[in-house]
Amino acid sequence: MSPRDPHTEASADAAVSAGQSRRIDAERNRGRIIAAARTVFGRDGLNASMASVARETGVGIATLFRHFPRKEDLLAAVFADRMKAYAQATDAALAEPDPWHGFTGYIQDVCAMQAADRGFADILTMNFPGVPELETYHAQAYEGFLELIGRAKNSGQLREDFTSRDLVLLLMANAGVLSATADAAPDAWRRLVAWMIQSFQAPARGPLPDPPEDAALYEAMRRTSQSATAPETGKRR
Amino acid sequence: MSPRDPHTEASADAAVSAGQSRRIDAERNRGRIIAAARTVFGRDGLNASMASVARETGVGIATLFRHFPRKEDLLAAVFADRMKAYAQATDAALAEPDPWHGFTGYIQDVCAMQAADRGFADILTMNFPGVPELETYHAQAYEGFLELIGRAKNSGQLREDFTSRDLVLLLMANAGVLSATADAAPDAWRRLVAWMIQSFQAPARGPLPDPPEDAALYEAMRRTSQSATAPETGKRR
DNA sequence: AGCAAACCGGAATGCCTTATCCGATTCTCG
DNA sequence: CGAGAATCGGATAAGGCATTCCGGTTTGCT
Repeated sequence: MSPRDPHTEASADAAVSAGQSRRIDAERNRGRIIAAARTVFGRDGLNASMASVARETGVGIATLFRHFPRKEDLLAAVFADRMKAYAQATDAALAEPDPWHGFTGYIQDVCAMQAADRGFADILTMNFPGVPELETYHAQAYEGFLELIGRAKNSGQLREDFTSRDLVLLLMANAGVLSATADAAPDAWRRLVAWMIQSFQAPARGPLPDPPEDAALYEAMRRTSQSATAPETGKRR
Repeated sequence: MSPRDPHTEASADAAVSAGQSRRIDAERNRGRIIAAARTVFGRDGLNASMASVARETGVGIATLFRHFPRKEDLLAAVFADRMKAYAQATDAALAEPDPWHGFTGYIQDVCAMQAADRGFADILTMNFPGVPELETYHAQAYEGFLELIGRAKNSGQLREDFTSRDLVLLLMANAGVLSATADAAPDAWRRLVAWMIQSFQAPARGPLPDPPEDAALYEAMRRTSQSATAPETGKRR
């Protein structure tokens, strides 16, 4: 089949998925694109245009779209390692001897990740049903966070009525503050997070409205991801 | 000058600014446009297109732009009365005998206004240097809120380190939650607000990072309003 | 009733977006 | 070192946006 690979088609495909059988210039460009996209999305958020990524990279539009046929694919490639770090942050938090310290440190770390990367701030409040890499890390982080919650509650320092959905709520709230303040007030988010963490601390100061259902939050995050890839289409009806 | 107004040019201008000397069909259309725009912006947020407002109203695009030359003008007309209600909410809160009740009730009311109108949620975290109506109400609400804060602190129920900038922070955070959850989890915002209010309550549970400077927050709100009227232009550099 | 000004709606402009096409270039292997 | 395939990049398509233009219609004064 292939002129320079006499093996089977399957082996060639395997090599491609491992990222090795491309021409070396193409491989180099792929890396440059991802690096540039990291810069652009981190600076301008998820709405940065594919054209601006191509310009930052120094390649043509077509090159960009050959490597990543849909914008979603580029996002997956760019944020896969950040999602990995996000998922692994629970491990570090679980290694912390004091459960409360682990819990609050984790929340601050995750929110700091949002602040450091405006694109990632949005990614965290979305689900990408078509992109297994991101989905997997999401699920992994969720598992770890559940354990963090359990330990912090058992130690008596976390309110009993705290749920994992409250983290999602905080991530959405933090994304709102970050996108509004941007670099005009780059540390404003720290104060929001501090207010929230102090409120999470036991004992409870009063009752709370019920948190949203898991299914409702998932639906909300799924919908959000729709409008992020397409320009502004859809609105409603 | 004018064929049907033999008076001076000045008197004609005064009549126009009072909204009376237009042709009656034009005046009727103006009212219908504002009503339709209220519906559309409330449902779809500030990014709803002028075309969708015209469609909802049942008039042509040109009619819409003759009445409101820039989108900003339509926004001012639509949200002027909501901003007025926002400014007057402090009066009701100050009438409350218990300072803490007045303070928390005000915060809940304002956040409920955001939840009831997705467009208004965004408006509250913006400044419109070119639109005096909105600016005025903003300033008025600010004055009233300062008094609410003072009373609540004097009663010993509000933390001493709470500042007016914390309300802005909460409004930004709430806007983030509302825009992410939308109608998939329409009550999620209530839980966020409850967490925050419980944290505002004295005594303080710990120190907080400094709030952002007033000037920085104003700059952030000013920048936000830029990108809201124009479609998506600008990004950066 | 007549008539001019004011008003109307749709088509058109210009800029943005994501995504594709195709002719020119560059790499790799024999 | 030469041929062919993979890759490149600018032009282009298709569609959304705010805003403008222009020919036809309505209104209200005389």
